[in-house]
Amino acid sequence: MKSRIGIKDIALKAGVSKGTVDRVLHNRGNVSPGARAKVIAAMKELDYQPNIIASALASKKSWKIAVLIPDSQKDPFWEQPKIGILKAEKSLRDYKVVIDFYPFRDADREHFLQQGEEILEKEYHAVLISPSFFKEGQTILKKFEEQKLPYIQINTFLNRESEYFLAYIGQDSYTSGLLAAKLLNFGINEGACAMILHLEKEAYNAKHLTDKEKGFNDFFSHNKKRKIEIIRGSFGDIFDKNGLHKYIEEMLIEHPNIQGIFVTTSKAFHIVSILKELGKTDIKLVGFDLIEENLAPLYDDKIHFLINQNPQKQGFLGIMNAFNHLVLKKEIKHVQLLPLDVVMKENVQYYLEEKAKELHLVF
Amino acid sequence: MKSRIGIKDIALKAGVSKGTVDRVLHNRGNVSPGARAKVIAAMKELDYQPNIIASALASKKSWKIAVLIPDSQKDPFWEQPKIGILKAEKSLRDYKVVIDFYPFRDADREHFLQQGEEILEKEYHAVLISPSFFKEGQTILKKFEEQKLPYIQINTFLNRESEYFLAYIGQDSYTSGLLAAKLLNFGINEGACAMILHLEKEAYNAKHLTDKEKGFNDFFSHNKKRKIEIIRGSFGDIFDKNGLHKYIEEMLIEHPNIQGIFVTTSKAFHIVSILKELGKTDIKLVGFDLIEENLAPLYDDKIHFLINQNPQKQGFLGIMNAFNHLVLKKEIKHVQLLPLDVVMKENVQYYLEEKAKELHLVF
DNA sequence: AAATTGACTGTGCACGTACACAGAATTAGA
DNA sequence: TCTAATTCTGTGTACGTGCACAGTCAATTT
Repeated sequence: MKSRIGIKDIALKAGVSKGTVDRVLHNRGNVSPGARAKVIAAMKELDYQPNIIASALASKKSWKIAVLIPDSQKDPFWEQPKIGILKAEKSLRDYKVVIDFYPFRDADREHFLQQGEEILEKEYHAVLISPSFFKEGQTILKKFEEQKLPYIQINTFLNRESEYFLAYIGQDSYTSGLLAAKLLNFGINEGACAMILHLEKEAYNAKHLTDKEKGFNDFFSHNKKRKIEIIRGSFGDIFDKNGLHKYIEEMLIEHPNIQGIFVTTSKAFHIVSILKELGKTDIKLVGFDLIEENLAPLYDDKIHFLINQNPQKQGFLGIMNAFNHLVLKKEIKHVQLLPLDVVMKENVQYYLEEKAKELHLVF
Repeated sequence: MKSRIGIKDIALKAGVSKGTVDRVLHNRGNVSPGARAKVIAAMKELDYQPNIIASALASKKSWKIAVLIPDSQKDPFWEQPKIGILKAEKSLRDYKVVIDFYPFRDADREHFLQQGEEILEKEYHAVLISPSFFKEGQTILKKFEEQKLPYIQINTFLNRESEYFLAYIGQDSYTSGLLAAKLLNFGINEGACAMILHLEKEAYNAKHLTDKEKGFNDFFSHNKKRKIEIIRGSFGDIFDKNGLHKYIEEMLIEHPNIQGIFVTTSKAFHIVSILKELGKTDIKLVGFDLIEENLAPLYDDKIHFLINQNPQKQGFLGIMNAFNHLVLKKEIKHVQLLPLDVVMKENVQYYLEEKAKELHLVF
């Protein structure tokens, strides 16, 4: 039973000391070209695989990661990614991964920049960032690059050509629109209307919503076999109950043949009661996210499908990818789109369980 | 910057040596009640969390796990769980987890028992088993229990009351039947027929198929609002192309109003060409598993939904749970049902990617 | 009383790598 | 050629835990 080969085996084979092997391994310099070549040859020949356990134990340095995401106090969506981040931190504790949060107030560009500057002043090995604002995001990311600080984006994607841009992890909005269209198309009759409904302020300005809409439209324009008319709706102030009710009512009067509605945000539950009041209980409803308010209508067959994007995973995988890059020196994929789960009452349990489970992705 | 507390901190606090702390930690005995109490108190007070990194490094013992599953040469389904197992082994290599395979020839009860006995003769810390045969499975599991050998079941579940039964990880057949029914119901009109079709020898004898059927039937009997007639079909020899063609043809003549078919196995693709030949292109098709043959019809809108059970995960999570139990001494859930993913051409990419990705779940 | 047993306890090395430090070899400058 | 600076190399300790071993003390046996 020969045990795994370690640096001392390489040292022996290369005719040097383990100190020299270590210097080659970590590019610490001060190694003669000859010795270096011999070490590298020995490593290859013996197929050396570093023992990350011993490495983590011996290493003094801790890996510091800064997290720049919206404050979850203001926007409950961000609680989930944050939970994912904390889970990742916990499972990597023994690897000396330390995480500091720099939450910024939602929609506050100034605060976003401010917190970004704060990170730049400290010494971090990587940053996990949701660059919510286009212009300010570019500014900060550029500064990160200048300081040779690698970063991973989650949720919002700003495309940049830089070796310090490690990865984007997030949702695939366009495809989710396609998916919603497919589901509605499956459930409604030929000649009927399908409605896409944005319940969000400045929906025209939110890229993820316009992407969803594009996917939704593309599905129907590519499926010419069936004739389905598409209606577009948009209503910003969801707290204006009466206004929303009136808006939906007028829409349904104008287009009495609407058989399905795709709500592009997590607010589908707002529509449920309105449809009930209007006596339109046979309209198919597709929405997003397994939030509390959406679950009751799902169980109740009022919402037919919820598309789930597992926001916890965004945070979790973000940290895990940083770990893979920093500690394990692994190649990581630059764009990682999370699965779009089609959730209905019959399989919702699995996805809720997954939320609660303490699954820890490593390596 | 105070570092994490270790056994020597506890030793100091409890006024004993780290050797004694170690004995308490691992229940090695030979500790006086007084010392034991002091150590436990100190551990609680300081909230001691063992450093699994250092532990894994120092520990001499390797964790040996035997795997008793069907030979993947004979049944390609088992390739996926095997890949999952090998991934898990790779990512746990530094933790000294070693896996030995004991594949048995499909449908060969004698060989199954034989390989089981083989395992019993060696010294293993745990077994991962798919107890395909009811009677023989019980026999082997009983022997495992007698030898105090913990086991984890995958894919097939034999319920046993034993502390050595660690977990079952597998599919939820009943719910997958429900799910298929829901999807078909969504896509077909009131008054139409829905067909459930088993393409498997001795389908009446396969529990997972009868469970699927039960789920399928229950959905419609609980949803009395819509009148959908259910037809049951079963055909064993899928290599008899003509026979199958004839069978389907007769079914469709007898029940011309069939608008949807649920194939309870991964063989849905066999039906596609037959339906085409019969000119019945508007029948909705729901099947199982992202195997190669099913993908083309899925892209082609011939198969509408595939229910995916991620067979790789069965193997992967099986090993990971054994690891959690053996090494990390964590509580693991006794029954873990894998998510039922609803896959359509628009989101299939994510699930195929996941198959290829080297994601490693730990802890 | 001496010897033996057994329960209990402390000490110290090992795991494989990181890293500090000292010492050797080489080079540069005069 | 010699010295000083620089580059290169080997040695040894540390990380936190597991575990072997030796040692202490009281109870029991001879």
